[in-house]
Amino acid sequence: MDFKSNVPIYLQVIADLKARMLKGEIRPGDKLPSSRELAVTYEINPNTAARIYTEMERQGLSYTRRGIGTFATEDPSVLEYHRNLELKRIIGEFISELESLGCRIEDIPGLIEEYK
Amino acid sequence: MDFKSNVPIYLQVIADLKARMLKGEIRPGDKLPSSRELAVTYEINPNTAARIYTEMERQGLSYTRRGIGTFATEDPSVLEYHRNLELKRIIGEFISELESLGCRIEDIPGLIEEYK
Amino acid sequence: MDFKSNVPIYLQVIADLKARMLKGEIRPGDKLPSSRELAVTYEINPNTAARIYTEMERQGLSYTRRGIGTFATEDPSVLEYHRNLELKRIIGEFISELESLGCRIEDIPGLIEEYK
Amino acid sequence: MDFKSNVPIYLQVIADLKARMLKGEIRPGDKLPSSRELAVTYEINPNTAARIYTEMERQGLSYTRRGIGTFATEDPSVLEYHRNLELKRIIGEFISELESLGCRIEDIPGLIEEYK
DNA sequence: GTGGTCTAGACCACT
DNA sequence: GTGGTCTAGACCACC
Repeated sequence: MDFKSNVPIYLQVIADLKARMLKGEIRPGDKLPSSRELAVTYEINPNTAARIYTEMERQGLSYTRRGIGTFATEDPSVLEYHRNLELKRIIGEFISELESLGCRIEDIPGLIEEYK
Repeated sequence: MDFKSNVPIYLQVIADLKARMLKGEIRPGDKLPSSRELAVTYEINPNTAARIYTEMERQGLSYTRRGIGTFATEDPSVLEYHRNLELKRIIGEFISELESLGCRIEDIPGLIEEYK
Repeated sequence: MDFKSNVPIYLQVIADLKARMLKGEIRPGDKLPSSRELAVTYEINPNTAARIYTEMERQGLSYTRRGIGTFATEDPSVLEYHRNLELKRIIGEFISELESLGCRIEDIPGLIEEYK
Repeated sequence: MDFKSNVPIYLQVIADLKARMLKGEIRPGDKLPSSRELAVTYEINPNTAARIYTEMERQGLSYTRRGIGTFATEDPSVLEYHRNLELKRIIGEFISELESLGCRIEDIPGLIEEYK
């Protein structure tokens, strides 16, 4: 995690967990670390750790069983849904940012080759 | 301008002015609107307008003559420099975000076609 | 702080903090007072206090962790760099001002002795 | 003149005229250019040119004969007085700025040798 | 008229 | 509680 970044830490951690779920490193239904463990491993404030699961749950990425723990969603389509949503957002922002610099969609492959 | 966006207004306006400079709509050395005019046309507070020119000057995009006004930089290379820097940043972020979703560089053209 | 000076207050405070960092009174990584504390101790507006940290961060003298606070830079070389830059500026201006009064570099020690 | 500098233009011009008086390029009692000429040669606003002589007169560096023009002061001691005043100011500021960077008066000769 | 600075007070997201 | 942003309105020096 980059503590100096302007991206909120809780979003950085969620992105990390989400990426691991997409990679299959975390599988549907797997138990996620407790928020206290999260706080320790990511070296973040317990409040922040708690917020992470609140937010993930809100997004349907995880669910909680009281007294037992938090688990990765068992519904793979939720993941797929999020993935598509993000793709759309990322690509949309990418294109509009490029256009504001005067680039055209056709130029993209060349630009990526040049600037990657 | 999107006043509800998470992107600060002053950055939105700067991006707008920068884009117009890249397009050649604003030319090197051109007088920019006074901060008070800026406040009126963009419907923002004079204070925020002032901040815009402070920040643009810091980035070398404009310079100020006291009591006269603010002018677009006369050095086109500054613009080019900013353009390249931004391109690199945008493309870099784009690729790393895609990779965190499990996409590969080779997939990009297809993805853009699909999600644009 | 001299509120009547032509030097803006926020620059005076920055100079003060910078000097304390150079003296070692504030050490690399130390937490700096919150902008609200700064406002109280220097008897300035919270807004002005915020500006101080914005500017210091821009100069690489401090960094910010959202929701936590502002910290003195952990990289002592930044400080050294600023010190050298300032020294060069101060001495350069000093010499050119003296020369415009018809003094020579050789005269400086005598002048300082005489006018200090 | 440096139009981008933060130093007011009228002060830059005054400094220039003063320096030429100290060098003897302009002699006591010499006619100074009319404010219109000043405006043309220095490429400044007529208002600014007028202000220059107002200010110089206030400082005793010049005097005006209505309908004839503005002249350099005939009293060399005024110049000497200004020179000493400036020297004191310059050296005072120099020393206090150096001290705020943790330098001592004894270090000055070495510093000048190093950074000039 | 122009930009530069400051006060005053508010709202927001993040920790 | 912390910084980041914004509005509102004021004063100043400069051109």
